[in-house]
Amino acid sequence: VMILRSRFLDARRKRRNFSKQATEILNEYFYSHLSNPYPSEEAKEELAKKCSITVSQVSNWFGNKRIRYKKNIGKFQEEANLYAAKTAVTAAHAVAAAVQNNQTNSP
Amino acid sequence: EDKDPACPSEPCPTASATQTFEWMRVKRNPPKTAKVSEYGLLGQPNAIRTNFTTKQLTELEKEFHFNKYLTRARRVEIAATLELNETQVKIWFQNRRMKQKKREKEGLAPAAASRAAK
DNA sequence: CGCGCCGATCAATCATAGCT
DNA sequence: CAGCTATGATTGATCGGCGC
Repeated sequence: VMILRSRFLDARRKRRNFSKQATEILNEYFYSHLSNPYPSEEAKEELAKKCSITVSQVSNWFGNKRIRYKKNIGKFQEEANLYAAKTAVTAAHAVAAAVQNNQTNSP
Repeated sequence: EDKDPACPSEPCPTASATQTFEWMRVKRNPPKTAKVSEYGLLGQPNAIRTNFTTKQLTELEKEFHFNKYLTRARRVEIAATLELNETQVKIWFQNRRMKQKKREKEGLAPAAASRAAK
């Protein structure tokens, strides 16, 4: 079995890292919603706009982030604490409330 | 039965350590793309991601441009020709359609964006 | 009740960016 | 410049929900 990896050098695979601010915004969302880091389509669009990237890229970022985070939670502990302190939000409860379409508590 | 399984009475072993939420525990079942018959022992099927050959992809791509959707007969025919399961062919078409849709969407967004920017 | 499809996601991998 | 890690993208396959 020869390396049929003839991926013909996917030209589209020319990657560029996102800006520092973009990563900052994405991480803030991720860690402030750590109990359920699954942004809705609307949330993704908003994040995409704020980060100046596409919705697909936002999806890719969260997909990669979730997998890599749970693969090695310890490696992200430091980062988690950093953003957790930076963002004191009731996001976790907001998410649970959203699923319930019912508000039982307010900040 | 629609509330989080953990919140109240939690020992919290390591102080502020972030807890392990359910999504971090999610595990996908391994692919069942197997042809167990090849192993005598129900051993490990193809519990891995199949790597399609360039030939198979070329053929699938050609068929896709002919028809975005497959008929049962066509699927059987293609699966046999490319030595793939009918399921793999079916899945390939579904993923291909989603990819197509994604590309169309990404292709129109920029146009609307440039228009709005103007 | 099962099957195909959709939309989202997973999980492994590719290839490059970037730091040491 | 080599070597290793971080990270964005790709993709075969799974999961839950729908419609038939």
